[in-house]
Amino acid sequence: MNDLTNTPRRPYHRRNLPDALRAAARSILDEAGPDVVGLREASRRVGVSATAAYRHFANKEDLLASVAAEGFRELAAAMEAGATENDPLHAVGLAYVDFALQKRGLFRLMFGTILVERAKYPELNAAASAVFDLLQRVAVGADEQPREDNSAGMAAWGLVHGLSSLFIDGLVPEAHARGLAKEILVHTPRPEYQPAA
Amino acid sequence: MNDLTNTPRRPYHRRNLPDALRAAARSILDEAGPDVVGLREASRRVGVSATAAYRHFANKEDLLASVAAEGFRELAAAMEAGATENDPLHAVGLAYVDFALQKRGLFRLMFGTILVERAKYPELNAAASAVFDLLQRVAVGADEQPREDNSAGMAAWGLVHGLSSLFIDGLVPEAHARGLAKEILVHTPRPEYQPAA
DNA sequence: TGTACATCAGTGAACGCGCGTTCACTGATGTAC
DNA sequence: TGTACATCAGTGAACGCGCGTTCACTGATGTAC
Repeated sequence: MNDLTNTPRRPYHRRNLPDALRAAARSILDEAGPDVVGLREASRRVGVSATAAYRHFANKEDLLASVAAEGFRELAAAMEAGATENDPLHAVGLAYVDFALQKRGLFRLMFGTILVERAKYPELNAAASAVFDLLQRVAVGADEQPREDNSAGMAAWGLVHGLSSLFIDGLVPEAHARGLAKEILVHTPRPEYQPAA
Repeated sequence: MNDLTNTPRRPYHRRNLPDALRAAARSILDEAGPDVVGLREASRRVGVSATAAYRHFANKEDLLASVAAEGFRELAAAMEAGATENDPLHAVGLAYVDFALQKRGLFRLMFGTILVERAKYPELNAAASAVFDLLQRVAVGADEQPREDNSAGMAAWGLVHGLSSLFIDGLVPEAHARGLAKEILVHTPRPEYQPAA
């Protein structure tokens, strides 16, 4: 009786099913947690049959790996924005913690055990390495020679990653999360600055 | 024909089924990961029917919470041992990382998302708090007044927890794990020592 | 010291559930002529 | 510009699986008398 008659409610062919499935997986991740995410639930949310995903992804892990890689790229972008500020280590670290707090489901997928065969997905490894490289660059300092060992970057990564994990996993009351992270990051000296003792 | 005839292979009553189930859950955790751990598989390993566990635990989460609490107590004990050494922050931190590397499945249960309703288990919260308190005490330093805010302890916790997580989740090659952790912990000054700049 | 009986600790069948994946299929699209 | 046909992107039924949990039960244990 109205124009809905001419509008197919469920077009047989989607415009971009892979993206829609990734987006659905992310919303599941944020709402229901890593245990619930999967092919059937994602397809259901998109409004597509349970097996449609197999036209675009080899299997469940393949979809999740692609979601995780997307997450690492977004994390790197958020950190990149902080890298040009006055106190870059502070800004970049806070960007990391904020990312975890805001996209906790995605963060858990990126770093957790849901993905078993991480090594099988080069795109994923590359995106994760980019995050570490950025941290390493900021932690060592732009003015200095890049050093052989990467303990400065690892210390920075460890700190921000640990704070993020403790916050989102509920070990620390979430109300304090951001303020505490900020305070700690401002007071954290670069390893080079440490006193001789 | 031999003495086996007189030895009941499957005694009807166990000596200590709760402990046996906890132990089984831990071995599953370490061998197969958090997704596999559960009442059925634990019962199977102990050699008991799938429902026997319900005589001792309210449900699956109840068993896992009790395993996690056990883990926190062991972690605190391992750290306690390091607290009396020359450089206590270093020793305690390394004990934390070593615990994670050696009992990774347990560590994941203690800190991860497997336990959804952590707040429901006071024993678990108490055991986890003890770990943080110890870290806070060591990070602030025995000679100083305990301070109002706990950012020094949180910084220490964040660092060791983040390093542990990155190692066991495979973001950093495991071969480097312990050496890197050691180097970072030795070079990490207490926040109080930081220069004015 | 022996016995009746309450209680405790296990059994095994059954339930409903949701999952990943396979299969043969059909509807939609694009391209060669 | 039209049409035949290959290819692509979906469908829906079905599979086997393992899980947590319930239920009515039985075997083992301990205690009051």
